[in-house]
Amino acid sequence: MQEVSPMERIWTTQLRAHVGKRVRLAGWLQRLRQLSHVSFLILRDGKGTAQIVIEDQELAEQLGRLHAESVLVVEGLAVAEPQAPGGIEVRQPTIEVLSPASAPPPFDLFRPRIKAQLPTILDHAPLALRHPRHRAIFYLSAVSMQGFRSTLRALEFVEIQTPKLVASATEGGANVFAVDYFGRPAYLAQSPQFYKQIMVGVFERVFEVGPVFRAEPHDTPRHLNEYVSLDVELGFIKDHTTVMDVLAQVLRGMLAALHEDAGDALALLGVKLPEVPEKIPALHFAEAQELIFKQTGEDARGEPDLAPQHERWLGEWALREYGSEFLFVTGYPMVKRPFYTHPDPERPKYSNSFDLLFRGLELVTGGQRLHRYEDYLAALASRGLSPEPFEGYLEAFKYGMPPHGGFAIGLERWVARLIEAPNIRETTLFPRDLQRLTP
RNA sequence: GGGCCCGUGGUGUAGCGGCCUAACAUGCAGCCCUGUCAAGGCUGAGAUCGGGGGUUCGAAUCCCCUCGGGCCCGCCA
Repeated sequence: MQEVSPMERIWTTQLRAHVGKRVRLAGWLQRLRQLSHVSFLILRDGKGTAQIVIEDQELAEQLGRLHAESVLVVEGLAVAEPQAPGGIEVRQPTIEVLSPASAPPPFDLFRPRIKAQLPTILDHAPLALRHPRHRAIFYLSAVSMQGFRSTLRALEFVEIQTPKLVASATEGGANVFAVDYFGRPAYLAQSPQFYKQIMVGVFERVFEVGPVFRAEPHDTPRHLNEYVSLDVELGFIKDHTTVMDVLAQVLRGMLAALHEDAGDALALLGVKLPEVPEKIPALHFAEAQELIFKQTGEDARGEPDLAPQHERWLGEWALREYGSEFLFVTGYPMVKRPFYTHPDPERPKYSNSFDLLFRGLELVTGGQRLHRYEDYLAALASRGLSPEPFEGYLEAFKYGMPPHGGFAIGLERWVARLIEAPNIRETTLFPRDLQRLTP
């Protein structure tokens, strides 16, 4: 092991373009397979892996003393070799140890899957995330966000960032994290809802990618206390159906980005992407309840919301009837929706809102909002809420707001349903839940 | 918040009253093997069975408490 000369470092994924040349790679010692006269070192960098052939006995012994995950710089000759994984390997290497690992990893990163239970994996997230499979999951998140942004930019939406420290609990009060703000009470924002609506008065079309915080003590495989919300809000809409059309376009854009930029990650995870149909099937809430009653005999009519098993059933139904993995449920009862929700002018007990079910799970909530100042005052009053804490928000409506609406996609849920992960924590880098605040 | 279940070497599991001075796989250490690719072979170290109390001649195995974790439901993205 010696100093290697300065030379531009390439990614392992670029090896093919350098066959016949000397190259410089850098990364982590994923695995060393020692045979009697030759050893194979699998080097992993931020994108892929490369096989390094060690024929120097002394070098092999030195490498053998390193723990897995030690950081190396390798310089050697890129050679096309049919026997090598991927058809290319690096020979005659000189190797510099940039940073030796100080202990063996608690689980094997060189296997196709980490063989440990989810809590163990989460406890060791800084290490587990290095595994190519786990890394691929978060690459899907990254490309999904990129597709979200590029689609909306193309539709002339403007990206905003709104405060996460807020003075009042946004959606009615319950389940927010309280923090001490210079001796005054403040809260972690449970949604950018108010600010994105306000910003419709500025840009007409806005979106935000950011964290939201929910202090709900739920303990399920599909809930987190902090998650990433992909928020959209737009003005001059006809009603919630305009918003649904934008959502369908956004989903198509996200999927297109995944097709285009995440092929390797999708292949590694064995994911088959869904298709957004020309027209996503839509069912009114009341019709959905009738359908469930008629076909399953379970009578949930009169319930203000759908139970998870009914959402799953509706998901299967949409796949059967329409070949669609997406299903809109529209017109949720006003009683279940926040005060800013716009009622259905024809049936005021129901709202101009929707949920989008993806593979049987609620992925998106959205709808039309109230836009007249007087309607807000009345909505707050009818719920026994005082307008004072909402003053800044209400100012937007006092000075004229167009009919508008929007939606929010849960990023971790989106990826979880894409890869069909049984637990949302698998698609969250460092999950925050009832028990988990570290790492 | 309600219900159900689990806690055994680093990791994943088996054992569920005496044959357990705890087994298997993998990792780890050492030796061997000219091409591996979840490499292979041999040898070895490593857990007093989450913690505490109890029942019993005898407990990883049964009971109680406690701590930690999982699933379902509620609620939501």
